[in-house]
Amino acid sequence: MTRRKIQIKKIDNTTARQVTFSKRRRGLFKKAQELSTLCDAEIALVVFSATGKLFEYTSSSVQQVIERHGLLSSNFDKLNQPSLELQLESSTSAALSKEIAENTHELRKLMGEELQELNMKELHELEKLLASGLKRVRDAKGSQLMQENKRLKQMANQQIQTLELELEQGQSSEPIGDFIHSDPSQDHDSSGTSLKLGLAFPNGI
Amino acid sequence: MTRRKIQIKKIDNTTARQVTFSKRRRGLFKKAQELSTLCDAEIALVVFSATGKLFEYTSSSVQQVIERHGLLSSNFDKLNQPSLELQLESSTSAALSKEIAENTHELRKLMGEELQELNMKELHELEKLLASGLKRVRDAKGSQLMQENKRLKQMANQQIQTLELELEQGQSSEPIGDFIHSDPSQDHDSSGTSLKLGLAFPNGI
DNA sequence: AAGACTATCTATAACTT
DNA sequence: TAAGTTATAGATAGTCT
Repeated sequence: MTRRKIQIKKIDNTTARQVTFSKRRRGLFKKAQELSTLCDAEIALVVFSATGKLFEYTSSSVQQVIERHGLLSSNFDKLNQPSLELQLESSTSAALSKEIAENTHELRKLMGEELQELNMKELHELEKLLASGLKRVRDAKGSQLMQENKRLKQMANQQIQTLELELEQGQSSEPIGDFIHSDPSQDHDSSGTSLKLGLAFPNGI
Repeated sequence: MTRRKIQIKKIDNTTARQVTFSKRRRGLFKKAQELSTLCDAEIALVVFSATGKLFEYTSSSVQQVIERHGLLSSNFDKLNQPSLELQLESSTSAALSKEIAENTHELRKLMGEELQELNMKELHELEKLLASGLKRVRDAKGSQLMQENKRLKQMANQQIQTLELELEQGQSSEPIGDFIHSDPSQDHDSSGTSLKLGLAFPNGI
């Protein structure tokens, strides 16, 4: 790219490879953040060096979702309790909610205090499972659920309004903020969907 | 960047923004794959457009790990059965294996047949949980477990050799291939670790 | 070996069709 | 409106320190 054009193949010299890795990694992350800013895109970028070092970039809303997850766990638990009258209309959905609640509880426990005791094999398996699961969730979001998006958004909106009402009357400790910006002018969606990662539910609910 | 320098802030004009998104996204993905090739790095890149469209790039070995996960589930189950004599030496570790096996079974079931029935709220929560979990797993790998890496690799290597032996004598249906390339010349690790995503266990075990 | 330099290559904003 | 062109900004390989 500069003093001389190079072939895109693994750099043999270890030192040169590490130098190039640092330079290009910085460039890649900059490009990612520019794209995110310029085009309002959500971006997650994970880079493992050949030595196993981890570098991450995530656009702000994704970042916030991840960082705030701890804070939101309690709210999530509340959401899955029938006492808040937030069950979904279909009965199978309610059963699923329960199943997810139980499962996430187990998984959270597993990944908390006991994570330090996991050995390499187990960690590796868990990571693959999570990566695979995340992919499947995203694929499902992108394909099967697109058609249901609008209807579900409205449904969720109603649920949130109910929740907000209850929180105002009760144990509210975190500001709720805006929920969905349903400004029609924002909705120039040529692909037929308006699904957004980390934005459709800015409260993480 | 070209005919005129631009400010890095959201592009107002919708059409211009979409054009820029396409061009820069292509550029970003190209840079990612060049970095991966030149420096032997593992890269995962996920981009959501403002309209919710999903674009992904993952370097080959990460890709393979994800794609092959279905094939490997059965092997994973075997690995977690005491009958194969693959328990870890510490008893707490063995208990954890069991817990993980149970939990992953539930999670897999949950994400399988029933995924299509999840509504937006549930999908969203699941995605956040998985993203958060993946992050924590990776963080743990990068920090706490680095020191144990070499020892555990050797331990796992022994376990795999036992497994290979048993598979050869029994119900082997998938070729196993090489396990760990322990060629010392590959080990120029200046940061004190040789942890690799998707490469330490090329069979996905 | 970590940073600064700079000549050159690449990416791309604005233009054109 | 999408695809192609081009002039320029930005990234970076090799070099020097």
